[in-house]
Amino acid sequence: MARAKKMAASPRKLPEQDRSRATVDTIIAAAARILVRDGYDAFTTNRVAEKAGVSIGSLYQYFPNKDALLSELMRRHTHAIEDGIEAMAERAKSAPLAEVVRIAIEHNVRSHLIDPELHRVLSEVPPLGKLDWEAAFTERMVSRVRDAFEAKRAEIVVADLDLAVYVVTHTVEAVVHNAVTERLADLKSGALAEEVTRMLVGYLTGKAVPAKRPSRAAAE
Amino acid sequence: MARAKKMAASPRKLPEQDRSRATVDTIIAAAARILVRDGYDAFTTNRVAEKAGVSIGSLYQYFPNKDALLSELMRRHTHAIEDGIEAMAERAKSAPLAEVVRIAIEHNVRSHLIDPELHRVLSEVPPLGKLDWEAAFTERMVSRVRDAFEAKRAEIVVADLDLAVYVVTHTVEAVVHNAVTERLADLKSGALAEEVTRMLVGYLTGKAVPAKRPSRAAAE
DNA sequence: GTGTAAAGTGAGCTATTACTCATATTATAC
DNA sequence: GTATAATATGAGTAATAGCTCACTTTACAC
Repeated sequence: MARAKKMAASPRKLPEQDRSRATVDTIIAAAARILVRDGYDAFTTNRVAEKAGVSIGSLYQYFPNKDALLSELMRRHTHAIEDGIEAMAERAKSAPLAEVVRIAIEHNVRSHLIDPELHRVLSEVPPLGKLDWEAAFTERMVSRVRDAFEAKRAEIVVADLDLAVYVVTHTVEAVVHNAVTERLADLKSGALAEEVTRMLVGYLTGKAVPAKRPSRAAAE
Repeated sequence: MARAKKMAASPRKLPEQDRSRATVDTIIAAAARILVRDGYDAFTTNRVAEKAGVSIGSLYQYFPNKDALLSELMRRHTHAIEDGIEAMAERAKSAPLAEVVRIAIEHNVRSHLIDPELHRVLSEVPPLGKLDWEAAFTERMVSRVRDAFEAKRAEIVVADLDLAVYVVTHTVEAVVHNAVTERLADLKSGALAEEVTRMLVGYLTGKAVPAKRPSRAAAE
């Protein structure tokens, strides 16, 4: 079903009273719960309505179709994540290269630690093919990283700057993304960020970056 | 709808005559075509049978259920990929660290260049949650990389060897995987492998690795 | 209180799915 | 040729999906 990917027409009806706003929130919360706990297969509109304790009719009063529900869920999660990203980007502007890389990683880590399970499920949800959604973050990161790299061009030895940006952004994304399920401790302690920063800075500058003391945890 | 993941009981009937073996091949081919061209949503048993030009009855004569069909498709693709992997692993045994890394990348690149679209779709197919299938390759790569790293322990400055293996394998997988759609030229020319090798070796050894001439393409 | 619109209900429609089975066709064995 | 097993067929079934709509209940305006 939902073969022809109808896109999220705006809500059939905008909730006006507190009661209905609460209903919408309940529905969204139920949707998230089902996705996280039971996976996309179990994510049916009937089930969501049931779990939310409202009738399917109510659900379709605020969401024109299933995709719209998913969309709104993503929109809210995205919003939560991108909160504060501007400040970070600003901070990166006047920072040395190593710090730029560290900030990019830090931002990525933060993204993944806000409701990590939901984040993971959303990134694997079929209707958007994984391409549209997580790619949106990466894309934004890419352009910011590119700007930062151009400002520090002199320190970077990699000939093809686009390639450098590509390697850095995808490395960060993959390493962090998988760490949520495979190396959570290293993620939280900052050890992973430490390693990856060292690796990437070394790659970019062409100079060896001394490993910090392997002893106590790094910043953050 | 295939919620409770019944696993691939062996084919209901083993094809004995040439005619039926051809039927099976046709079905598998149609399955692959549909997956690649229309995505998993369109991958229904009825459609596969239709595209293959056989009746659904015939399909269910050789595949006990939908998952079994998918399984067999994966099995065949996997087989094509892992062909020759042993030789590579052997080659890595007596090679220097840089060469080990390069071989790991090379293997990964090869995996992704055999029917790349199919590879990508299979890695995103819902029933296996992406965890089971591609993870199988990565896992095998992980253990081989780990062995190789242990043999070269002296050259590696990273304190936590597991962490090093984790970073290297996931970096390789992500960078190569995405390059299929984003940087195919660099993938095929070897430029990407070049960059990533330099980065990873630098990371592992803690020493700067001079970039090769940015001019003509690298090995292979 | 009364009118009106917002909010909420849920049986049921339509479409589609994975899968079955009684039957027909083709090939091999002798 | 005839028997027997292999192969192929496709209308039909049960389940479940997304979604509708005629209707009831609740809240606000005056």
